[in-house]
Amino acid sequence: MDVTMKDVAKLAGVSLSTVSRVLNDSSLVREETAHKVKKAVKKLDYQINDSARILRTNTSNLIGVIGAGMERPFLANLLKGIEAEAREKGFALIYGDSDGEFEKEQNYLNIMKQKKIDGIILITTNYYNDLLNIVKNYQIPVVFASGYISDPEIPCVTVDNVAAAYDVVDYLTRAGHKEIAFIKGPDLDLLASQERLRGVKLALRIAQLPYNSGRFIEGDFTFESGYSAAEKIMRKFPKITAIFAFNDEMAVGAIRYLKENGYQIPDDIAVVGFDGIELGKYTLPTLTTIEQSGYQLGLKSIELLDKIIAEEELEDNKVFIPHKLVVRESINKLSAKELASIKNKEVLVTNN
Amino acid sequence: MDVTMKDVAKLAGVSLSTVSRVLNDSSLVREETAHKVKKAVKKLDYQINDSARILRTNTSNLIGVIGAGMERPFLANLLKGIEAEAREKGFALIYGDSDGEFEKEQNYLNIMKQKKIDGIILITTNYYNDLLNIVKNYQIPVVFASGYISDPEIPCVTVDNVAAAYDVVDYLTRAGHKEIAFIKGPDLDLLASQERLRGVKLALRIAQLPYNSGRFIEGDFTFESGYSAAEKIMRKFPKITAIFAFNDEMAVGAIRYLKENGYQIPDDIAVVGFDGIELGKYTLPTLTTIEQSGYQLGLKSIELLDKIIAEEELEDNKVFIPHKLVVRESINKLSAKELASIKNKEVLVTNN
DNA sequence: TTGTACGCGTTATCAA
DNA sequence: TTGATAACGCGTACAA
Repeated sequence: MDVTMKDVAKLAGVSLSTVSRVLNDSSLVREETAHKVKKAVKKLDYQINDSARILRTNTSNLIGVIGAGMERPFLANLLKGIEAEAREKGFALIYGDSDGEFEKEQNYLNIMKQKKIDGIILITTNYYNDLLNIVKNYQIPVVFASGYISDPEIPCVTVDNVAAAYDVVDYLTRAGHKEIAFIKGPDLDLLASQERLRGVKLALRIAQLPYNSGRFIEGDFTFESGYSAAEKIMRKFPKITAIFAFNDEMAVGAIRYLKENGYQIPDDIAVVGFDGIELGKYTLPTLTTIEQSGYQLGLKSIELLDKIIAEEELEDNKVFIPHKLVVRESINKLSAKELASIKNKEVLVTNN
Repeated sequence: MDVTMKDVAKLAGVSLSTVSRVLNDSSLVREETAHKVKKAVKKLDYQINDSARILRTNTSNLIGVIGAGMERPFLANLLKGIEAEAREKGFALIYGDSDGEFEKEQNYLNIMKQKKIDGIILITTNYYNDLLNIVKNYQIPVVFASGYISDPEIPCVTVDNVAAAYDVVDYLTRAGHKEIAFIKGPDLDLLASQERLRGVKLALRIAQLPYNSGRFIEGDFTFESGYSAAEKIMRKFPKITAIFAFNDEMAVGAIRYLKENGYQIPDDIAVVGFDGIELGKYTLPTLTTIEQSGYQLGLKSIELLDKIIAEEELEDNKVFIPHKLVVRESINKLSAKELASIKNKEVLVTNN
């Protein structure tokens, strides 16, 4: 059996309660006594039994994370940010992948509830409405970290997908592109994808370009799907001059297809991605994209969740992380003059 | 307060122990009684209190994972494999990132011990010797999943890095490359990197080529480090005809540098990576690499750990996952004849 | 086949 | 400033 507080108490010659007080930094204990106890703790290499403490206090310092497709670079960084900030705030992480299946999500939700998690971060989104009901019912503090949730009660952290997608199309149209095709996400999937779609539509309307649903090819955020989407696009719409993929991996897949088939990028076809993953700086051509930080997203999610757990007053339960359009080699730059007309929107232009 | 067994017992009109028996599928309970209890459980939406159960049974169905750099594609897939198989086997995951720092590793080890994890998977390796001592001392079942641990007591799952690296250099030398440079991992880092180094040395010796430590440039597994390593290499060793990077990201970074500076790949410089991440199929040229499955690695790790936890007899506590040399566009292929001479080593040659 | 009673290791309450 | 004792919710030996 492991060392318990009892052993520590005996060795230090004090009572259980005193040991407990020392361990919890209670002020009502004489320094001398505290010292004795600490010595005993060290000597026995005592480790607290978390289960007993949780049983008694009903708080676990555990945060649950349910995600899907977390192997994607952007989301892997999100997880990293979550982990780092959670550790910082004294939480441990219990992590489950739902594969985007509602049943698995429910399942993990149950497991996590049984473990008395203090809060939960949801990165999976397919069935977020159903999920929300369960979570609300469970009364566990929750933060969504993969899109804007309109329900005013639900806290979420996200990039402004609508604005970001708008920026992309705005830039492209100002650069003279009139025939643009899009590689979107699975219809059932990420909220983010739907929001990006909204941003695109908005920008098209403002540029007085027609909206043609046929030009939105569905991908699943993988390289492979970007590759085959590009193939479909070029076959169906040979007059296309630009492709906007809703994430960087699909954009890279599309670039591979285009170059393989003799298209010059950006001169024949301009390509834009979304997310700003590291890879985009090392492709040839380098990738124009919307840069957002997954790490930041994770960090902010924990920050928000922590406040909710601590029942602090929130300024706002909808948090946006910054994004920038980073213009690299995969599209032609706007001239300084053209650029000036949108300068106010803080579009970053760089070769980096 | 949450629903407890007491509430269930009351509603079902039975005793606490009966409820417990039903929940644990004990056979000593009449079907009729069990049915009543199950109905009550469902009606109250009863969830077991895990802390209480762990406190009582001292087993948590929790597996700890301590890793570093898990945002890298290969390791992200490893984590995915771990998660999937752990769920399959009824374990939940508690995950911590050590950033490769010993202090954080210790810290997580303590936290996990307090949570009474049933076993632990270590993917971080810098200080594995020190870690091993702690883990041994803690008496927690452990599996290493990032390299071969020579200590016969320590179970590990890994690709055969020595053989894989050997295969790469063997192929290159047979293809006529005599001037090869290498981008290795940080000296302090991954065991895997050190093992790959051994494989390289072995192959050089057998090919009767000189070993020149200056030709091993240190990277840190990022695109960026591959890029700058390639720059150093071409500056210092202009006669180089091949570069072998110890992971795919560095290889892609190197390719970017080379193409940016007018080198033809593979004709001027051949490039080989390691890991077989998805991206390698979509670069231009596509990347020759050692393909190993991070997902498999994770899966096998949990499989092994599960057996250890269940105290099953092990066939072997050192498990190797398969690897293949996948020859793509970034190097020139061997002729059929040349190939035949190494056919016995099951080198896969493909364009895929 | 079911119920009673105790203990797991901690924290909280109360009294000293 | 400290100690005794009762809970927290569950599993299990034992009795019925």
